[in-house]
Amino acid sequence: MTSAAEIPDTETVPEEPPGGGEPARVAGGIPEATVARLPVYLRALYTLAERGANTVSSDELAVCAGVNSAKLRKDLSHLGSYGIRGVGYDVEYLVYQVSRALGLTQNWSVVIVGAGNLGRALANYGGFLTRGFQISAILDSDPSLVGRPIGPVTVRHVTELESVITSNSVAIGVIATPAGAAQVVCDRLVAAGVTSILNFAPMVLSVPDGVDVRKVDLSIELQILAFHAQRRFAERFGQESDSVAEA
Amino acid sequence: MTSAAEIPDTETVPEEPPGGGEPARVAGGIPEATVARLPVYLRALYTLAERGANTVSSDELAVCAGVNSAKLRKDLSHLGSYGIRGVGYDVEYLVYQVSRALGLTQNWSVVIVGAGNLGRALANYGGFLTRGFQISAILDSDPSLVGRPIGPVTVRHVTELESVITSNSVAIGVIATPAGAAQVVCDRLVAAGVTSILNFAPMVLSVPDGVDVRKVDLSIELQILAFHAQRRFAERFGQESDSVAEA
DNA sequence: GTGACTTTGTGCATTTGTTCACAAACGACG
DNA sequence: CGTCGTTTGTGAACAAATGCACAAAGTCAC
Ligand SMILES: NC(=O)c1ccc[n+]([C@@H]2O[C@H](COP(=O)([O-])OP(=O)(O)OC[C@H]3O[C@@H](n4cnc5c(N)ncnc54)[C@H](O)[C@@H]3O)[C@@H](O)[C@H]2O)c1
Ligand SMILES: NC(=O)c1ccc[n+]([C@@H]2O[C@H](COP(=O)([O-])OP(=O)(O)OC[C@H]3O[C@@H](n4cnc5c(N)ncnc54)[C@H](O)[C@@H]3O)[C@@H](O)[C@H]2O)c1
Repeated sequence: MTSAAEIPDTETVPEEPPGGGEPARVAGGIPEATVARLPVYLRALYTLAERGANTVSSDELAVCAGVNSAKLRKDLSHLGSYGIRGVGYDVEYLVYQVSRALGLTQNWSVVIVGAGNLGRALANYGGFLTRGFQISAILDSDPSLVGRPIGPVTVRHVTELESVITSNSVAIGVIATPAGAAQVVCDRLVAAGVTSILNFAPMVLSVPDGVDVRKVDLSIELQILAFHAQRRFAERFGQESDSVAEA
Repeated sequence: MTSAAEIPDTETVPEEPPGGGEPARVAGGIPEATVARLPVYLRALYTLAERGANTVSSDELAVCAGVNSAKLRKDLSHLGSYGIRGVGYDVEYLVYQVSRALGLTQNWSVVIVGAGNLGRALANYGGFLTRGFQISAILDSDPSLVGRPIGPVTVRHVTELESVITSNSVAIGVIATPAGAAQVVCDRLVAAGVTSILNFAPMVLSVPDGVDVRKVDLSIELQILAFHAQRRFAERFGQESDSVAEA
């Protein structure tokens, strides 16, 4: 879920000549909802590839990814026409195409700010380094943490933020500081040229146009679960939601 | 383009009596998209309350929450009519109403399975205990971790899963094991009666109807950021999407 | 009490996303 | 080469979410 800006962002949204009655085409050509699912497909494809599959039908892949197969086909159709009718998709080729669409054919450099419990867990985590992402630094303001090795890097002091970013052409900043420090850190990241930020601090960051913020918020997830759990619970006790409450 | 995808990860199928013409009404009476934002409003309200605000207008609150004010009003209108025209909303009262809608007036018991880097960070994290959620146990299969104190609890062996759940009437299970173990753990949670699961393992869990799974997936977030970053990058270099988009 | 001003709540048009269902495209096979 | 079964890609219907714009409902000053 993302908080920041759902601002249509008028920068260079070229007036596509009405290429048809297409409803969902966004500037980049791929609807947001589709973009959010591509990584899931990609993971499913890797799993299938490891299992030795050469081709896969939309039905199979849909099951692996946990979605409707029509949705899957429509999603993939936004990347191009890479399937073979009567056969399915070539797994390896589709991996390549999805990766390319997501921008994973290049390597992305990631800097983590905040080497607390969470920041350390992230830096230790090998799982997302595997493809396309590389942790180039982890920073903290606590001098006692500086120099400590974590995963592939060593903690550096947060004063080095700007130099770390420019010298590594960091593309993605991860904020794992307490909420109180998050906006300041964010501002510094942006000032240093970072335009993609993943925020773990439980607060709404404000950023200028052109900067992309996504957030991961544990509390929110739990609260959403609680809502549904409560609803199931109430239903079970005959708390019939009588009419469709028209208020 | 700043993007914001609010991806409903829910896998439950809300049973609805063929309600009728209303567009967005879901069974509980509150649209999914609204439910996902209520926690954000709630946090903003707490911040305002701490700051001493007695009332707040939809415009102010919208700014704090990072959303459009019309959206905010429509969201809140699903809970009831709790504003005062010409004045705004009473902060304290709205906190109560939102909390109640989310099911936070009762306490939820949480069990974490997997006491690795992530599980430990979660258990140490005080932030989401504050309101409504309480960690009742953390479990692991590694005997060398058993007995180790983490945050408010002590690691217990995963064989105790069923007893921990029933004796604490655990409502929410958090999976922080490697992907390979996630489905097995999930099945055991479900068998023990858990119907709300938060999954950190990078894989699609399959669960029976009536069980609600949400996932938190770092890789996916990074990949979505990469997509947008790539697009911004390509735009800046006049890489006209023409050839890419059609084809 | 009256009028000016503020802010909510919502009808409605628009946009975005999902699902169905089927023609067209393809391989296989005789 | 033609026929058959399979699977894609997509038009079209449907559903959900968004954002505008404004009437209704309130406060406040006097
Ligand atoms: N741990 C979790 O499971 C969890 C879950 C959800 C959200 N979060 C959020 O993630 C963030 C980090 O959580 P945590 O558990 O790692 O906290 P933590 O207190 O363990 O770590 C925070 C770290 O940030 C450093 N820091 C503080 N100010 C800084 C600054 N200006 N620049 C650089 N570093 C700075 C601190 O020195 C500390 O090492 C918090 O905002 C928390 O609310 C954590
Ligand atoms: N650490 C991160 O930043 C991060 C980020 C994204 C996703 N994840 C995912 O979260 C999960 C946990 O990550 P981690 O870094 O804590 O891994 P980890 O290896 O540090 O910890 C995993 C723990 O699970 C335990 N475990 C294994 N099988 C078990 C079972 N059947 N029952 C109970 N416990 C079992 C292991 O003993 C270990 O302690 C992984 O799936 C990982 O992919 C982690």
